[in-house]
Amino acid sequence: MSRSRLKPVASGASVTLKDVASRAGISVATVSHVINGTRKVTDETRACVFAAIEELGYSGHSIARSLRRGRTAMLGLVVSDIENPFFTTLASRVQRAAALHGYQLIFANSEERPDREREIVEAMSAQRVDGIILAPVVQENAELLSKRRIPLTLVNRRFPEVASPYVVVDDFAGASLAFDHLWDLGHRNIVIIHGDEHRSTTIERVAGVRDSYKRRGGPPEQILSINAGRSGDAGEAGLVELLARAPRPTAILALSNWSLLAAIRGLHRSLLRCPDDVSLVGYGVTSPYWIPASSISMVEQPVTEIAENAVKLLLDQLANASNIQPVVLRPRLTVGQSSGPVGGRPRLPS
Amino acid sequence: MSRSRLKPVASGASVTLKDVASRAGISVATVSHVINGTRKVTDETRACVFAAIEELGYSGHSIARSLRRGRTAMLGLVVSDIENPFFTTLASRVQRAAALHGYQLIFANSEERPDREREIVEAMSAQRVDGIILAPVVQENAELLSKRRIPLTLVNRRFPEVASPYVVVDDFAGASLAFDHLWDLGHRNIVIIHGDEHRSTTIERVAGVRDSYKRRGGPPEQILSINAGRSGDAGEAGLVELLARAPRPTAILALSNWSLLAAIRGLHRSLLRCPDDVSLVGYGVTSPYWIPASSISMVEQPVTEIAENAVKLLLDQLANASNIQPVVLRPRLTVGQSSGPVGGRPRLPS
DNA sequence: ATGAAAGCGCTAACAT
DNA sequence: ATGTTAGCGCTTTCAT
Repeated sequence: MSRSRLKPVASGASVTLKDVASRAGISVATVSHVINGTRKVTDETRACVFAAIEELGYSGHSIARSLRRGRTAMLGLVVSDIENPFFTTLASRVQRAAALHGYQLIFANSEERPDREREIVEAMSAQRVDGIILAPVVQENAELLSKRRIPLTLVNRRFPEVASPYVVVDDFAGASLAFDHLWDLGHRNIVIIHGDEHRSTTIERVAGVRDSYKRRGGPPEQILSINAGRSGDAGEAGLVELLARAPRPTAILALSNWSLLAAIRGLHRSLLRCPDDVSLVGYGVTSPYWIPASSISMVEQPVTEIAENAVKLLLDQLANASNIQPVVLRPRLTVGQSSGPVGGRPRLPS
Repeated sequence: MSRSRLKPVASGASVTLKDVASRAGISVATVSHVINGTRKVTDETRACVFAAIEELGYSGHSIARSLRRGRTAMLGLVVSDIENPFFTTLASRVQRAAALHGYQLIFANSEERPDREREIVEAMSAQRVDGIILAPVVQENAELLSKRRIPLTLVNRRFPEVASPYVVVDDFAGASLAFDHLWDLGHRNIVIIHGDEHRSTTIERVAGVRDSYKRRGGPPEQILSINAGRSGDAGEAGLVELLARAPRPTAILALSNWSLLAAIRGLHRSLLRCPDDVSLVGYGVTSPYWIPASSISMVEQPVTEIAENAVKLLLDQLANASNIQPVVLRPRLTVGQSSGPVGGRPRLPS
């Protein structure tokens, strides 16, 4: 009957429930119930317990609790590029929403790499997070989670073959919105700058523009478009070149955060200002550190709504709710100071 | 001798080590050793184990492992404002450094709020992360961790009373560097824009500028300085006003990310360009989504170095290394295209 | 109103 | 080279 044969690690001076119990002179069961408020106890006992907790500096052990309860109260968030302000803001909002429901957030950055995403997904799965919000890079990792029955919500991108609920933005509609705004201001010679042509978001947005153009009676093949390129430099250079042509385009539609940055740089290099010389409309997210709200006309991705819906869809799965529907959000156009009527007021001399 | 009396939760179809063992027809011990590579086993057994793992879709259970091993292989990172590009980049780099050493990262945003920071610190402590990297808001939470003997590294800010190692940047030296650069280009009428005057970083940076100015023989009280304000609007407006004065300042030194944004907006509104009309030097961090490297002359905070050093200091503590020294990094000045000699080439007509 | 004790899934000491 | 089993700290059933 050998006791204490093992001692896995030097457990430091870690204070356990048992310590608290013996200090308070009662059983661990009661202490546990006091902490969780899961049973009626006399005020005296409760006071005793709290005193002991205070005295010993007890701080709980959620690992042990998780093992016993079979749930960790942790959610995972996987983004594909944390330096992109869209995902930065998303991370911030998801964390807030999760905390509101008593969940901790584990967060990881796949850096757009399928192998990295695979590792992350495996790690979170082993970590037994209660659910995962994934901005997916490739389909197979989403499928893996889906197959393992781990509650999953996809954001930003989705796969028809994966049955998990998703939260996406109607990029087609958003881009149309932006284009219509410029068209209504009288612009007919519009340049669009967009990101990677293989991304579904880019494809949707460009399609939205084309559709809008066609509805307005313009021949879509006339649309001038530039790929911002991996570094954005291609977009900047291309724009400078296009803006030097006659007739000069009267408006620019930048279809992603990155494209918008390239556009701003290109305009600056071309010594042109908005909206006096050229109108500019962006697509993406505003942030105090990035594009302050309303300084630029933007189709804004409703990040907070995305975050809240994603968390909600996850919690619904955890609650075994039936009839869980994906969410398609409509972006809003916020008219700022960068767009105006074609041939607006002439540039003032400095 | 009642077996299986309890069944805490519907454990789903969760596959355990035991399942793998019985499927492979061997003991759990061997399976565990195969997975961890902690014991010699025959190739045949190993193959058997992997086959069973594959077949059942076993994915480990790091909660159970953590409980047993007494370590979680998780590090915590607490930043004070995730939307600030400095912290965004830091988070990204810390995660990369942690992953390199086999650690997962839990991340949280204190939003500059002491109460939020307290909650986070408590949660991470209960979560039994192996160590915490903290960009602190208030001293007491750092002290709490320190008292609980949880390995801790402070970044960005430090407290003389807290003994934990820290990684900071020499802001005094960095600001001097920036000022000297402008002075050497011939600028004598320099405006500085800075952030919250209560922050130690702001205080250090402003002091660095003053010191540099004094060494060069200028009377420090002559320095024009503007507080960018909570929203940055104050900085923008103040700058526009100052730039309208005669003689016009020939250079702007923006001492924080936020100030730099205000400066760029103010310059744009004043129809002035860099470096033709005014030279501009920033202080902070570059990012593809924010300020592309070398487009603006910047004193760059060495974020990657901060991240790597912070992780290293944490791992040193975990390894019970002796003689752990805090790290003070020196920022670098990267001369970009926004600063030039005073009275540089005149503005080209557009 | 309180306690005793099983056992969550794993690792590792102690067997063989 | 492989197996048996205690026990990590907690929750919760069952008993008092």
